[in-house]
Amino acid sequence: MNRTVFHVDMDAFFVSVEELFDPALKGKAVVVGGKSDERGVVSAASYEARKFGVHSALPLRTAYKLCPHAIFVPGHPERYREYSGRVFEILRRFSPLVEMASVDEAYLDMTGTERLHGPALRAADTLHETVKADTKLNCSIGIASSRLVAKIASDQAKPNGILRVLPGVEARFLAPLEVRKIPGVGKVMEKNLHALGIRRIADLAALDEDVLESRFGRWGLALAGKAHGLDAGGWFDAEIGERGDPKSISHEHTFNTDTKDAGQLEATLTHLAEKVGRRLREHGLHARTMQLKLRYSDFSTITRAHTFASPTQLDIDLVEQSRKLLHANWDSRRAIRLLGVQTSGFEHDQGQLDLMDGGRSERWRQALEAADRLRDRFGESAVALGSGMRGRYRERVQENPAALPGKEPRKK
DNA sequence: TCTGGGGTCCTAGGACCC
DNA sequence: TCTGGGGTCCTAGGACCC
Repeated sequence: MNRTVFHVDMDAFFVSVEELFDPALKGKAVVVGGKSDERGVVSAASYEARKFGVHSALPLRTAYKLCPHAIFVPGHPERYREYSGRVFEILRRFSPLVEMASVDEAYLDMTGTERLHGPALRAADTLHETVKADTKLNCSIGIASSRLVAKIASDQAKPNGILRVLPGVEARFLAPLEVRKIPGVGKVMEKNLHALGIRRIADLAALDEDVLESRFGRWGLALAGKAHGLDAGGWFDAEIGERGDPKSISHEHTFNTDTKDAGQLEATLTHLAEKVGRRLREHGLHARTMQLKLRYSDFSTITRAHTFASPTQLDIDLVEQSRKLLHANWDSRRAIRLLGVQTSGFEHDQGQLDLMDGGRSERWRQALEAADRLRDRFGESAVALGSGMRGRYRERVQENPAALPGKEPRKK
């Protein structure tokens, strides 16, 4: 039996949402991601800006050189999440099997929905019109028998189009496309394939499976499947809508200017650890492992992990261990560009285990949840552990001499 | 041109266990 | 004296995606 998979991809999502809030941006060159002289990269560019060679992942300063008249906006993640949620609700009306693959794209399993929504193309058209009517946003839709082909089809359909690849012609559809179009084939893999004289998916499909496997291992084998339009390998062959808990939760920060200031580093680490701890509690998860990420001025990056004797969701544990890892591994003669805190190896809340430490963990957990609620009401800086607080002010004063403690505006 | 932030998955070696 | 084979966990790094 053939599956019918839709891949719905929002067109220039961030830019389009920004236009809803500021119609003056319409039709202009818009770059979302930050100011034109900041460290950072482009999150999204309007079609107008793309004409000048601006695209996502491009350094902002480069984007400015290519397109100095573009309007640079910092971006509003809350707005994107909100609209993403709205789109999700619409998609749910078309199929119970919906999976948001990221904030601006989703897979739907539409197998067997003909009685309800009609043939695939008509269903897609209705879906497209409904999204437009309810959100004023454009999307593109790919329809195929696998996630892989549906995704590539939606890409080919852009902007604002619908493309269906009929069952049986997947390989013919893929054949003329560059290998880079295959999700998972990036710069490095593309180069490796080019070195073998493989430029198009047809070249890949013509190759012997064993050759690919001996050359690239399991990935090569998956690649051979993909060249034929199959959902081969890892994430892709999972059922749609069956994504469970996250596998990792992390936060990181790149400094405006690299720093050797231990106080600033510790304060940042505390802040990051608090954000991570908070999200662990929101998900009801405890982390077995935490990892510190450290990037020096020259962009060289190291990661150092610690595994806890028993999994934790407490800020203090994350703060303490991340500090130990920092001091054990940082070459303090070198300035740091980025710090990150990541957690993984999750276990679910299981209630009463923490009686073992005389209720210490339980009291901490309750205090932290109270703090989380205060942050919701009064903003991120309303509550902090002692040293995080002091350090935070220091950093703010350093980066903006006018900033004073206690002047943080209320959210909303 | 000087490279964000949040993720996923894979590899490869070593420890450790049976 | 010359040492297996498999499974699992841990760590570090890297490719890739949006």
